[in-house]
Amino acid sequence: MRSAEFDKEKVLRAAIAAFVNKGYNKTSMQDLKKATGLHPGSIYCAFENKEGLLIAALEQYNKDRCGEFSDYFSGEKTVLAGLKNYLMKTVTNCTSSGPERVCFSQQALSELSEQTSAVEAVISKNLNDWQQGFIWIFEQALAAGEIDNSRTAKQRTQSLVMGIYGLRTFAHTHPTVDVLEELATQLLEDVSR
Amino acid sequence: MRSAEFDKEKVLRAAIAAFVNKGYNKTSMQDLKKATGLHPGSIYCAFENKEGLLIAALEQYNKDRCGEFSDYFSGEKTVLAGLKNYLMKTVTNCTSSGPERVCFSQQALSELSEQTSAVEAVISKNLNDWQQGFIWIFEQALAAGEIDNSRTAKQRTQSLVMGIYGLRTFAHTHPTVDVLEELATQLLEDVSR
DNA sequence: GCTGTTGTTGAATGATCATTCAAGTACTTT
DNA sequence: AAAGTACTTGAATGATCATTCAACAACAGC
Repeated sequence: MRSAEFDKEKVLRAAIAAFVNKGYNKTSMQDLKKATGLHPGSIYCAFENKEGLLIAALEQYNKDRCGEFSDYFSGEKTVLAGLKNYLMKTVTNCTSSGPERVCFSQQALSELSEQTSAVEAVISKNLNDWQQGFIWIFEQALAAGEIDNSRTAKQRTQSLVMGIYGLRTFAHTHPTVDVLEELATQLLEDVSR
Repeated sequence: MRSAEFDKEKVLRAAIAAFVNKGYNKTSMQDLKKATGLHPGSIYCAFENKEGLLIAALEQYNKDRCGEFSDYFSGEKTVLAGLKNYLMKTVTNCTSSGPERVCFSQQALSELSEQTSAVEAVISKNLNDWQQGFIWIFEQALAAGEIDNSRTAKQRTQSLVMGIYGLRTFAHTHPTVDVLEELATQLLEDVSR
């Protein structure tokens, strides 16, 4: 038995960057070869086909995002302060020039929803995991008395998630830190009122 | 001189429906032929190329949306009531199965921003026209005393536009009228507070 | 160090794509 | 109704795409 010569996580992160830059449909196998350093045959051997690579990339992306989620909240006195961290980081991400300027899951949702069900399922799982994180966060805030129960944790989460979707889309037209920070601050206020 | 045999507006609306269903990149010339009833040669004669058709379609879409904008507000006692009309219509559009479930300008923004500048300019114009409409609306509301001046019309507009972007994206994962109506109602409240 | 197995390579394949253009067709003008 | 002009048609073109596969290379067990 001979082991594969490439680092799967590195390859997937490179693929994510390639997909994010051009969108899935516009990213050709040649682009992916250049980005990952893998030859077509190896990609097909490891991921079956382009869609398989997309699915694996989406799963890797979810793993990476879930892993860093708690970092925004640890070391903060209040839950809302952690949420502010998260939103401010989202703003700087949006104005970056690297692949982090786009949320891969959201981009895939916009480009590929109502197309192939296998991909849709993974996107759905990613976004659901993300929402669950926020629900837990708002439950913490409720328990700590930082917010009242005029709205449930789930309701607040849905408003927040909707707001972040909108923030990221808005950033495509207005990628300035000032405006985005103001919008993010307002969003935080609305969602925690 | 012989006049063209097709109705340009009808063709463009058919093209919009085709683009919206599959996304620009996935919509082939054959799809467009089927949707518009025009043969490739005619399309190229009238719009130069696929990108030219996209630009013309985006312009037609903007014209159509601008034309119906004031309808939501005329016949309403208050500006905020008109805004509620607009948002509720957006919700039903999102849950529809026809092409109106997607905002063509927003879809194009997500799929094509940072690609060709000619297309970007038209998308930018569309979204700007749309924002200007809301700015005017909020100025009316301010003058009528429906809202206070704790935030400017432009600030409120940016929050609203961001919220609508988010609402439409959220609808891709959760296309139920109940949830979307709740989110839209909350958005209206936040933006008019 | 030899052999079998498994990963890697990249040119070849066939499908699909946007685009073109020469032939055909219908309208307008006279 | 004849002639000219302009629009329509759809098969042909060349580029690009995802995918395959046979030759090649490297590792493991013996």
